[in-house]
Amino acid sequence: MNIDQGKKVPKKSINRIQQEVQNSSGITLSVDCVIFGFDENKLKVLLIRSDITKFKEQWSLLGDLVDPNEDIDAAANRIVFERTGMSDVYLEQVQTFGKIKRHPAGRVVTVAYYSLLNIHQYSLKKFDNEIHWHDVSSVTNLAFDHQEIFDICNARLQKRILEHPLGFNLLPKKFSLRELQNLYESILELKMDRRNFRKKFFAMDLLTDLEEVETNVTHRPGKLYQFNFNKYQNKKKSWAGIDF
Amino acid sequence: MNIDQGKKVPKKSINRIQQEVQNSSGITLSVDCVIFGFDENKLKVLLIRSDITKFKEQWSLLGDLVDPNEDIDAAANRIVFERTGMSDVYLEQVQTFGKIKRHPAGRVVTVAYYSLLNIHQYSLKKFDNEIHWHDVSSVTNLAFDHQEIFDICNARLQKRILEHPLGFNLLPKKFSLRELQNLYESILELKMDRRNFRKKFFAMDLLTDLEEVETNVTHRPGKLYQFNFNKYQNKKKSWAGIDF
DNA sequence: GCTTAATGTGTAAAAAATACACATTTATTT
DNA sequence: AAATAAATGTGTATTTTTTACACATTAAGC
Repeated sequence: MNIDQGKKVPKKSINRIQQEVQNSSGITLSVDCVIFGFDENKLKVLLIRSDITKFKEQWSLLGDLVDPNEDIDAAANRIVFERTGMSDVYLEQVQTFGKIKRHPAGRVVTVAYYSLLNIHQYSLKKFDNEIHWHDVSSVTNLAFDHQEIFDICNARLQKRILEHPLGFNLLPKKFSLRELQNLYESILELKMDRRNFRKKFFAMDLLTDLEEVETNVTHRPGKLYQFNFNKYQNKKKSWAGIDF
Repeated sequence: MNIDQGKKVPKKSINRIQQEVQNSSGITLSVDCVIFGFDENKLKVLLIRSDITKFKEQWSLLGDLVDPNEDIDAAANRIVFERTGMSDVYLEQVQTFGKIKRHPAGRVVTVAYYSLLNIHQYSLKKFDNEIHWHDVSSVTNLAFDHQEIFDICNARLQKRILEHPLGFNLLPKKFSLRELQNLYESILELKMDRRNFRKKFFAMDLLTDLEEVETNVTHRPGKLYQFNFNKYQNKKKSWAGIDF
């Protein structure tokens, strides 16, 4: 992970975006990112205070216009980098929102992504006090149509994490099985059986036992593991069940 | 389903699109549709012959630019309607393709949809002999980046049909279990056990037995069924297994 | 009425998911 | 140093789901 203290961040106010949109004769394209983190056993999302009058006091997702000379994936990476100082983060395109009146400034079609990153590598807290991490469970009433976008991205994450080992992107390199289970439980908003959870992960054979244990913990320390990406290759299930 | 013989179809040549793209200072937005049908036990896709010189002799997906006063979902519905005469068809947005150089005419970002329709209601064959149904299994070398778009939409359909009862959109209202199984087998490109397939569908309790049988068939006729949409409500599984 | 070709049906075995309890380890308290 | 608190680590029995598999039945065509 490349961490930069954000010196290169070009400040793009939403008012500038408003101007650009209003100057455009056609459709303006933007990218919005639902940036997830995991801290204190809670799933978090990074939000910025909206500075459009209509949405005063509401929070919104991090986004920006796509430059005509920029791939949309690149725009998503740029937004995450500008706002977190991190590159090489996990990003997945989710859906494009294109209702005529979804944005007050004019016709803006937005491509939504979600991103998973290790919140402890996030380091721009000092540079923009309009940006904060929020508990996913308490996110309501976002600006624009961002609540809908957020809900859909969150649902997508819930689904994806059951199909692919993405959770590791939210954890430090070394983690305990308890941390992993807490992560799953907070994303899925349910409780799981500890023995079955462990059994499942060991059976998948994706974890490397680091032969280390937690420290600074007030009880019996758990063993530490690392995600083994190599083992994951070719594990993708060839599936033919039907399940509605 | 509303069938119109296509009289209102505004002929939009790709050359017109080229012009519009080249006149634009920013990003142009289009929609491309992978229109699926099912006929003679084969999954089919509707393609049009490309008229851009560079892609002469290649086929491409059906698409068009999005009008600034048009929702993108509306654009997808319009494209399907203009090309098939059908409205109220199943449409699902899949992914947005936004590489800078994906289109030779300039910066065109395209939102891909797939559509499922009853091929027997398709009725525009006479109006545009540049449009044809192709076996999905033999689609190769499409124009632009349409092969990639097609492959991703096809993969999405394969996944979705295992999770939701979408197949019915491709069949006539009345169908036999054999037809349904053929549909699944051709979409998933595999063979299934007949008894288990039937057991599965009966267990899901989504079919209404019409107490009728096939006609014009040279062997013992199968019973006919209808998809029961009401029963489907609230069947969506509440799932918490982990499966990579 | 004989042949052909597909429909319709049940059970046993294997695999996967679930429910569940107790001994162990470390830090903390007394 | 012993007792307590809090979480880790582990195995088995039960249930559910998935899979494999064979034969009698029906209608049409000859």
